[in-house]
Amino acid sequence: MNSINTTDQAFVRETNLSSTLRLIHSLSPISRAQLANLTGLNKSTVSSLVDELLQRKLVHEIGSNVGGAGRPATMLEVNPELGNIIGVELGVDFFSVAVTDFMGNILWRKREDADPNEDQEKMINKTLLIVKEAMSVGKNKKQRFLGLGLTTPGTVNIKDGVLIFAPNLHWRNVPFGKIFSEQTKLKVFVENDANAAAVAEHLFGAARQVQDFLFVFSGVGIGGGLFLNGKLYRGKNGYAGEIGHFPIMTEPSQTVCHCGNRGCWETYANQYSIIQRVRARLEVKRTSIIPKLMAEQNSELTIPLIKQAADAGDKEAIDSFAEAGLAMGQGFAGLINIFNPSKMILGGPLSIAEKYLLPNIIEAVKRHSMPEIGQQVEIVPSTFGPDASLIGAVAIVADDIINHVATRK
Amino acid sequence: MNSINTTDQAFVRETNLSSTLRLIHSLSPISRAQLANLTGLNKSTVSSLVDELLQRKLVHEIGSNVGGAGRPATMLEVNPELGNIIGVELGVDFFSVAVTDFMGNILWRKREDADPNEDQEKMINKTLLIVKEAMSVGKNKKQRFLGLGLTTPGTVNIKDGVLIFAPNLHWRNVPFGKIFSEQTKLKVFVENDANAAAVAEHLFGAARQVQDFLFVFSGVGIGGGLFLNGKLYRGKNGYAGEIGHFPIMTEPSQTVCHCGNRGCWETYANQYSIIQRVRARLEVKRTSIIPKLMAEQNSELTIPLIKQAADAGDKEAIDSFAEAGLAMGQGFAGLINIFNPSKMILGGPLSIAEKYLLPNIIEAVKRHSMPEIGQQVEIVPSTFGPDASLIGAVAIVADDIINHVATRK
DNA sequence: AATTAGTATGTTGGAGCAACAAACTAATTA
DNA sequence: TAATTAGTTTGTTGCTCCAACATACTAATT
Repeated sequence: MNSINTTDQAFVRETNLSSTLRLIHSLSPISRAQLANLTGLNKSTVSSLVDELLQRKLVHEIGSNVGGAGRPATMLEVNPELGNIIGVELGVDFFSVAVTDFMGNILWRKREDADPNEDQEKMINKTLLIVKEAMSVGKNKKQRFLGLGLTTPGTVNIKDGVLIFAPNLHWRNVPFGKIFSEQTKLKVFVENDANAAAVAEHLFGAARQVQDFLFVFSGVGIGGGLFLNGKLYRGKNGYAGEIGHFPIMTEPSQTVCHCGNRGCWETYANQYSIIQRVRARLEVKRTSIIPKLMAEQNSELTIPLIKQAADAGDKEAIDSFAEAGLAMGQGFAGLINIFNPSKMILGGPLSIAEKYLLPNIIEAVKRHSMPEIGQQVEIVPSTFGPDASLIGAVAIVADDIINHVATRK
Repeated sequence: MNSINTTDQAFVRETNLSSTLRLIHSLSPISRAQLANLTGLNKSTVSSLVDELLQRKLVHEIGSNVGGAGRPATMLEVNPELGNIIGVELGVDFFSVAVTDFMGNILWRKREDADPNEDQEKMINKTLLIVKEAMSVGKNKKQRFLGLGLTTPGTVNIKDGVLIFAPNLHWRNVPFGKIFSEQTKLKVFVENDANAAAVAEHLFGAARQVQDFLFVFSGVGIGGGLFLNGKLYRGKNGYAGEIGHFPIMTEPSQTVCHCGNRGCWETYANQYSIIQRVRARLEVKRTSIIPKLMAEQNSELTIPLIKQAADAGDKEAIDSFAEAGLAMGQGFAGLINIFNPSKMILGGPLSIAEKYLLPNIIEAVKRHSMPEIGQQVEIVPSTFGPDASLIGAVAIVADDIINHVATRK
């Protein structure tokens, strides 16, 4: 672990090239002069950097702009024909595959349900099939693929592309990187779902140009992507972000978390807690449309169904979300006190009920956070809602390309 | 806020110069060849960097080493005559001033009790008097002062050197930087106590070379210094680290935290909570030496007194510490899950009872943290114990000098 | 004691490459 | 035509790197 901080000229070039590409990516169309202004770099330096990006076909020139005095600027944008990216999200009971361009625009996507108890190899093979389908779709257009990103709930060794442990899937030591790169011949990136979602928001979504924010991924559990000082924070072993397991209650606490402890925050604020709240209400009070909806749709009690009831004005559904929102907000408040972030972004499956959760989260934050800190934070829903991790899978590929322009051939 | 990340050659030199000085500072005596190995820089580059440090008298050569084949190495160390640093800690009911050398060795120190209700101006003037005494002590030796650091519990605008708000002191908007630099003609740095203590551990103490650790400052409240990715994390406005106010209990919770909320973690784990635990025990069970000690010393019930009782084997004292240790450990576990740090460092006034608290903290961490993460962390007491913030005040000066060698005249 | 081999330290001078500065050309508007 | 803004060209400065070299020691042999 040679972590001593030294630098050389190559690093300077790399940094400036990345910053330039990142700006073109997020602010296109943009001119060389604007880039020079924004970066503070010399005009000639910007020209040299842009030249290199042009030569590598990462960006291209589009027509000049009009209006205003002076010579019109030549505008630049990321080359739309640069190539596409494949994103794969492995959820607990589904998997999704998407093809996007370099800007994160979805060109093709497919989602399949999966049985969490199914054999690991089978599930991986199913996923591989869809990935190959995705790759063959645009084949006639001779499209190039820039890489494949894969996200999964659990701890990941991103260097080797190995899933270390996914508690909800009961998977351990799965070498996704090796498997998928052998089968697709693409460069493969593996990342934790919440981390990837945070990168997606930073690159394409609600956290562009934001240096310090937390992505709270709420679903079966609650995970966090910690974006601090302008980059993802992973901790000593890459396990950072397990924000769901802050023990907020000692004894007596009924619910045992899947981590084995009692009193974890996520047991009060995950999707199951909402289902439990609804169940408890239905037992004592029957004036709800939820049983009817369940019968009509021959469905279990799920978050989408509860959301549907809430949309129809069902008080029990709305109140259950409100209660859960307050519990979520309690944890948000604690995190806000710890991190003093610019933004908190709520994403994951639960974010479909954002409309009912967020006001209560904000209310609880107001109540439980320190005023100077709590007033500074913006609490917003994810730009990509339940797709945050899927877009995240794409984003980690795009982010790597931007960060390593200089060294990629 | 032009936070676009660009670089130039001057930055390269600055970075490499700082890294070199930092290594000499923390690993002296050290040779050029060792520096080249550690940094990965070319031997000639290291020679050039060391030359510059030698010219500026920041480091100097000491005799060659002996033994082993090959040419003996010329060893380097920080110039002990470089100058001294003044550290000032403003506590809630005391203030301390220290003079140290550049390595953090204390050369002179003085502590005075203070009345927290006293007039702000009076307290500042008292402190200034002691600072001037400190400066005059070694005057005959013509010692130079490199700067003055001041730490205080509360939120600080470090750029302007202004204390924004210290809840325990009830102070707001105190321009310490201006006041102390006018009176001493020194460069003044103001910092939150926990943050400064973290820097001290990184520079002089238990966290040398550690990239990711948390300093937990436990006393009247619980504050945290978050050292992440190799540097202090301050958040959007510099308020990050308020780890004491994670709401771990909602209702019903008896104790109101000074932040106004109920259920904050620190109300279960600060020094007052221990005193409360002892009181409760004494009410029901009288077989303790604590009342006798209080009478003998004509003292209130204080942490040092309880610690004294524990040292004498008093079960009530020991059990009270154990209980508090478990409550502290609960919060530690949550933080460990969030940050996946290499180390957790316990400091502040409560750390004098480290012997009784740490085993229980470790026990609670084992119980409440996720195994993969909890097993990775080392939980240790501060190298400087209750002086962590005072040494921290010194450390922020030394750290600034190291970080800005290239640009300081 | 003298010689020779081997090894590691540290310096020197040149190459390569980064951003920068200043002077230029280019394209537009008023 | 003058003013303005965009972008390029040419030359400078300053950084790390590299390879060759000088230095200073230890170890083994004569």
